Amino acid sequence: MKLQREFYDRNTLIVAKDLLGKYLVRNFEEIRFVGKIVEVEGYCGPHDLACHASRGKTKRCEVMFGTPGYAYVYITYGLYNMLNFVTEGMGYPAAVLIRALEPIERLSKMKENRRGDDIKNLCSGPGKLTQALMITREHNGIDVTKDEIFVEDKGSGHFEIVTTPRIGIDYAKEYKNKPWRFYIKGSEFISIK
DNA sequence: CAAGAGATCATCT
DNA sequence: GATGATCTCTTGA
Repeated sequence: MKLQREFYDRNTLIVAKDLLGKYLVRNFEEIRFVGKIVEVEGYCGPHDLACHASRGKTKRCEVMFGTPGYAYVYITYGLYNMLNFVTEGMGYPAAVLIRALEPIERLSKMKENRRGDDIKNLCSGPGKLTQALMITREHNGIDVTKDEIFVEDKGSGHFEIVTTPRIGIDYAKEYKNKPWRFYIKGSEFISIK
């Protein structure tokens, strides 16, 4: 069952936790990639100094200000694509960063896209999973309730959630310690423990 | 295995 | 002109 707009149109941290255990589907021509979401982070509105929108509405981050259920994809460090899903109401800039996936379908093609073929290293980081699934900033602003990229609820099994501060945002002052990163306890496929 | 540095450029000041 | 919501490779033990 594909997640609909209402799923994303809620508090960012709730959406973030709810995305754990769901299945990210990426269709590219005749290829269908599937990965289980095992790690996410929430970026929560204009006051969150780690959120791009905290510096106002710019061309890069304007998608975050729009309708929930759209993809916000941008490039960091000049070379890595980062995949986010826009959350909360129209006009409120917030999103969930997808940080890691457990590869489920089309591992062969993911390995071609990445270097090395250790399955634990295919999608275990935000820059890695976009490379494996061929997601680029061309996808910025696409509707993730459509067919190219979407999330499916296959009835996730039971798991525990681990909560930690977010990664790589030392500049965010008092926001750098907010416990807004979530991952599935015991997963072998997360970026760091 | 851990730590450190380099890659590399769009975006914002 | 500076700075990253990162990754990979190299080094050294």
